[in-house]
Amino acid sequence: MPEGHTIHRLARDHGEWFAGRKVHVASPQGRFAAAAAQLDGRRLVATDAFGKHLFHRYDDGRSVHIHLGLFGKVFHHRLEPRTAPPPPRDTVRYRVHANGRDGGHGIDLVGATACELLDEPQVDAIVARLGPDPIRDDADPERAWAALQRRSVGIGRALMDQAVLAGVGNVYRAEVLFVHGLHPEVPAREVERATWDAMWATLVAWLRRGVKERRIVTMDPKELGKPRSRIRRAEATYVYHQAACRRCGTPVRRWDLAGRWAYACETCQPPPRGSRTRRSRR
DNA sequence: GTAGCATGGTAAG
DNA sequence: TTACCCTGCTACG
Repeated sequence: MPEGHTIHRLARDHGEWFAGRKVHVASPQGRFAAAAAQLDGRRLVATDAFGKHLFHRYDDGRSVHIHLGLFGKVFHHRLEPRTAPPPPRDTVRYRVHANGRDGGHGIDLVGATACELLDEPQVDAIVARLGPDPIRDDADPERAWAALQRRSVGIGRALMDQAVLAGVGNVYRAEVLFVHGLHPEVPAREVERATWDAMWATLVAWLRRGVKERRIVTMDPKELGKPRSRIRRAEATYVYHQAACRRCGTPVRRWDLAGRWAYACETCQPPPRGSRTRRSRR
């Protein structure tokens, strides 16, 4: 499930399995077949992630650009030494595998919004329109702050705007706003600098941990009274997908915010004066 | 078996 | 703001 942590995890895994190796590339589903034919047998040089965008860089200087969208998935299969990969399901748009004496790995990309072969300027253009990515060491939080000042929308929308910062999705948005006591409708420009700095720090910590743990856990284990490893998915968040605030018990309000569900505990996150939160449903 | 949902994003109006 | 793209999985009968 793709927020930034998922994509960085894929980049890391794929780098480990394929970087520096000649790979087999195919497109059983067909839509990426022409590109796959050009890449098959080439060396995959490196993998990289910016926000929710994943890149496989090949030795001809071009890159496969992948964006999972809402329901893209990457399946992984381990390969016994010198065996062929299993037959793919017919929806696999991009298959990569590499095998040898010591065995290997294969991946199947399915349902992605974007899977395209790009040259370097095209890759640069995509990266250039993204805000800083809290997972990356080279991220400049100052750029995110500056972008925030130029937004005339609520902080809830601004956080999902990948040009402000890259990698945050609906879960991290709901949760980081909760933890910092901010209602999604608070104007982005009215968020205090100190609050924003603290939010950035939270996101850096959460996203990086998400890469490691391969899942989103925003609930503090101490607050839950059990070790992090035993936290189940349903209890990993404070307000996201929750009926009631896991801190104070107030019913969680859920409403449509630009086509996505927003979640808030309006006790812990007081709505700004005059905000008109549409009535929550279900 | 199948409706409904999902952690996104873009282009058109 | 709306329409549309992409598919797997779960919760129900």
